Amino acid sequence: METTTQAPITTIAEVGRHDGEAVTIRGWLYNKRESGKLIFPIFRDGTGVIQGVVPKNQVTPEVFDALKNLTDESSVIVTGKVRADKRAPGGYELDVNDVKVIQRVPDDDPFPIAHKEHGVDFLMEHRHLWVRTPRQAAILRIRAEIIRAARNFFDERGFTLTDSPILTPAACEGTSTLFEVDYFDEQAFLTQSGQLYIEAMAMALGKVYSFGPTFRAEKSKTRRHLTEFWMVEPEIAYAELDDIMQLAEEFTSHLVQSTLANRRADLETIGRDVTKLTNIKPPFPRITYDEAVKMLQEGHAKGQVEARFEWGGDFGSPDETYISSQFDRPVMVHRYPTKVKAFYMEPDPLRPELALCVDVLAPEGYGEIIGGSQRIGNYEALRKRIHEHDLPEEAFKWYLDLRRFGGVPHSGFGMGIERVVAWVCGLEHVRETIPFARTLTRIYP
RNA sequence: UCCUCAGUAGCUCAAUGGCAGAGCAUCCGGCUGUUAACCGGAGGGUUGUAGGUUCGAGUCCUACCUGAGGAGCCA
Repeated sequence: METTTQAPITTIAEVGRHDGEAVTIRGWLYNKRESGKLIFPIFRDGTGVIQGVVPKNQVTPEVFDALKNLTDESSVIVTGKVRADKRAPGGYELDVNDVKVIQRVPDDDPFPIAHKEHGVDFLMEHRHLWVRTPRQAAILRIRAEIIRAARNFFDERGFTLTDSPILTPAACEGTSTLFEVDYFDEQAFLTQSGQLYIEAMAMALGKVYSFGPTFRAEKSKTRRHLTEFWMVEPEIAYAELDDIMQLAEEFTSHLVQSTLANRRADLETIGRDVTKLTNIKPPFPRITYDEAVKMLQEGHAKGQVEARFEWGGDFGSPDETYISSQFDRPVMVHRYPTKVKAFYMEPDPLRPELALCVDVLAPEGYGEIIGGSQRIGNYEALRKRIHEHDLPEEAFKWYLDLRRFGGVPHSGFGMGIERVVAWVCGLEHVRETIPFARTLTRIYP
């Protein structure tokens, strides 16, 4: 019989390489089933779960009793022989021959997350423990894959990573949606977007992107909102609207296809219908704002949209849901009215009342995942727009400089990572897509 | 800020205005192939808070607190 020191340490994800061999796994007791003189402890180690088999007459009394009395989530180092078994969900079982209990969870204060349903409040209150469950672990691995794929996508296309600052100076626009911080007796804010800063980087390095957290103090309480979320924002000098629309669809497709290729088992763990993801490939449907408005009005006439939408407004989430429900892949809506969009967006030369901008709406009601535009390249035009929006020109002096010293057409977009993860995973709420969600009502743990 | 819903055992939920209960978890016992194992038993309660109505309130009324979903908001 092998001893603990001789059996090589491995992970549950890799036990398939050790079929028939003794291995050591370092992890936790996930769950346990008993049948008299036979114990089935289920171990997890962060890479997966594996069921152990422990017949009383095959192990020492010490090992048998230790496992019989083991409590959920106690930490253990376990040694045993890997054996392929068709009855095992993961394909392999572990014939345990030794176990070392590192820390036993006490009987009178057991692990609070049971193997059954819980309410949202309870789970969020125990988020630090909830992440140990297979479903949450799978979601977090998919998040990591999407971030990895995003960085790969830009790195391989000659983009330079130029992260934007998180602390920003005096508010340029309304402060109601910004988190204020004291900066050595000066007023500062947590960033709401890195966009203005990466525009400066694009003028220096050509093709750039930033990836980092952004903060919004909005009183939003919906399945699509967090107060702290992560955005990836590419910005390209000399790019026009059509260039970033093509980039956006290639990018979105790359994230989905990478997840399908590399994290399929995790998608299955969370029960995602992957057939809804396989066709997420370019070209994505492209419609103008005008066409989207027409679509909403026809939907209203058919009784599928509650309120009649009038040209000129921005879409609410029920509107976005209806538009996206008409397609089997993300839809790109472009050229919104200038009035409802940001001051820095370039007007369409053919129709100046429209902005050269695009929103990418995810299918299945997940709403806007990308917002982008061509930026105003001309100094006087931008200065005029700043005044039209009653913004303090002084605060934008550096931003205007980008148009004084070699101003060029340039474009970019921002993608909210959590909404993409929620969509790819098919989740009810974005709070499960980030390790520790920050919402209107929660900052613990 | 507004609308709707919900707060009962550690968790998920029952309980017509009339003795506060079940399942899971925990503990004890049984079971050599269990898959949210199963079977038997035990412990576990200031019914969110404060008032009010009533012979009697988990249940009805008022206010507040907390949470959930949605709206608005989200350059």
